[in-house]
Amino acid sequence: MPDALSRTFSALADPTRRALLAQLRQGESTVNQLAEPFRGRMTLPGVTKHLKVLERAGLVTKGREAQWRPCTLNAAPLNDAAQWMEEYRVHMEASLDRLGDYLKTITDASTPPATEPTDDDRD
Amino acid sequence: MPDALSRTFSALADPTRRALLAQLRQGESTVNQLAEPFRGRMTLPGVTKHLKVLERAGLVTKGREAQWRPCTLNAAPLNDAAQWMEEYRVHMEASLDRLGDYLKTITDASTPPATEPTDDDRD
DNA sequence: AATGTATTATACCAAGCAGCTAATTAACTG
DNA sequence: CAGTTAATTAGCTGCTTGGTATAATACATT
Repeated sequence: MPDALSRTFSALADPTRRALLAQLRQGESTVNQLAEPFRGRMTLPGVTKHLKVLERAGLVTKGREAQWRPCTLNAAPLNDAAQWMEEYRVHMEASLDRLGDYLKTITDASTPPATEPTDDDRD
Repeated sequence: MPDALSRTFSALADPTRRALLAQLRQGESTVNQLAEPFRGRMTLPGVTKHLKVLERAGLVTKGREAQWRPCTLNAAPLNDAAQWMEEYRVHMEASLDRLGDYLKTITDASTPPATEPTDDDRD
């Protein structure tokens, strides 16, 4: 996985990692603090691994204070991801419109979900 | 990978798949048409597999017209992803600000970025 | 029905990842 | 120096994924 964008998306493709990021939104945390909510479900080394993935993606920066490694959120890579998505904004809206059209046709109940609604059954 | 958001991000975490989506922004395409730009670098089954990942994430819908499977872009899942990112918008801006601050400190050259400044070493 | 074309499925391999336990490093504390 | 806490590394297992090649399926045309 050579490129940064892929690393970013890949890092986000895991609920545990997203939960870690969510925790870090509250502020700096040590690894143990981050692992605490997962007690029972996951061991500490597991969390460390996930953190490493986030670190490699540049989403988390690990400091070094005595024996603690305070982790901080770095949302900058998300910016690139958001920018990539921006290109698809118009398509997202179109998709939602299509959904809206579909819902309209089934509430109208006059035109069973046709693949191509004609102009003259608007309104 | 149980949850939709993970599937979406995971699907986006590959340059080939992002390229496929970009192609689909231009409109419907058959698998062969989609595979064409990758000739030499990737085989057709490879592209099919990638498409299946996109399909599983709900980003692509494969129709069925004779022996062709016209693929269409469905950006709706991107909306969920974008919404998730929205929560981090303020952090993105903060990250950029931090970068700005950092640039300022290195030109100021007076206040090195401390991890946790105690009250008594202010000023 | 036979052939050619478009597409998918199957089988197999290598690589990577997620999770665990156990052992190790690093830093502080008595 | 010995002990404790924090975090990582190492070694293992099982699962998933990406890639290829090859076989199978589905349709259109003749």
